[in-house]
Amino acid sequence: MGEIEVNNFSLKYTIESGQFFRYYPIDGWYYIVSRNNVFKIKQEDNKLIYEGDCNEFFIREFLGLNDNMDEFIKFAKNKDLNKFLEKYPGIRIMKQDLWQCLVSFVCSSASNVKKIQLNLNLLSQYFGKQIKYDNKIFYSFPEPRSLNDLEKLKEAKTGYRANFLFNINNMVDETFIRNLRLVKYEKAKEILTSLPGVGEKVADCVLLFSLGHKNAFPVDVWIKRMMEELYFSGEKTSIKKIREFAEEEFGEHCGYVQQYLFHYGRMNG
DNA sequence: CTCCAGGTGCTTG
DNA sequence: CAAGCACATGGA
Repeated sequence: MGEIEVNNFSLKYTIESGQFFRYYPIDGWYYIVSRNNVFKIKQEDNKLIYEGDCNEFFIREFLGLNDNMDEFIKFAKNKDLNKFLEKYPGIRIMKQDLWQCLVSFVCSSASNVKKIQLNLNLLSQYFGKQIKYDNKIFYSFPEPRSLNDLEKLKEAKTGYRANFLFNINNMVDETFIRNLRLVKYEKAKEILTSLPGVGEKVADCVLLFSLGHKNAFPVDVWIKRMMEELYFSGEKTSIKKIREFAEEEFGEHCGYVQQYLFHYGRMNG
């Protein structure tokens, strides 16, 4: 059991803002599965309470607690984006396990949060290890190279994404992942999009939610709508134009702007 | 039963 | 480039 004092932070909005999928709300806690680690965490006012296979250092990085929000809040006010921060305050960009993040967002294409969670739960049951914690059964996230059975991938209801996952599984290992951490944004994006089933959007999600590139700006249908509404007087605008605009307008704050707009759009859409 | 969902890849103008 | 379409499958 440990405690961490936090400010400008909401565990609920961070966990539930669609960047991470393997969480289970039980008895007032969020049970979290990150690769082989299972732990539980809850927030009471400005206090985070955690227990299980984790430590303070990990939690701080995982939940983005080390990010300095003052600068972003100032930036957002300047750009007249207050309303999105005030509606769901305390969202942070998480820093997730890369492999788990990659597989998650490959599953996300033409899908929805609930189904993504179904896919990940089944994949973990079929390819992961059973972990008992608090008298409950969880399944670790499958290791790279372990998604090696196409039929089982299909049984996990991944549909047409099964082939993508099968091929990615053959292309990605720990060395591949280590290298990804060493290179800059552009190069990492180039490497990621060379994987089957990984386009610019999925790549940007991994770059943002796992590799910490806060200048990434994943453009999905929600962000597209929000951006068209806010900056293109409601006119249909190509994803390419939206991304270019965001890069120019938000720069290093792209990732945070995206996450606040996304959550707002999804909750009020 | 039909339509759509945190897209991607492939094919055509 | 931009537009159109197929791709599996659960849920509304």
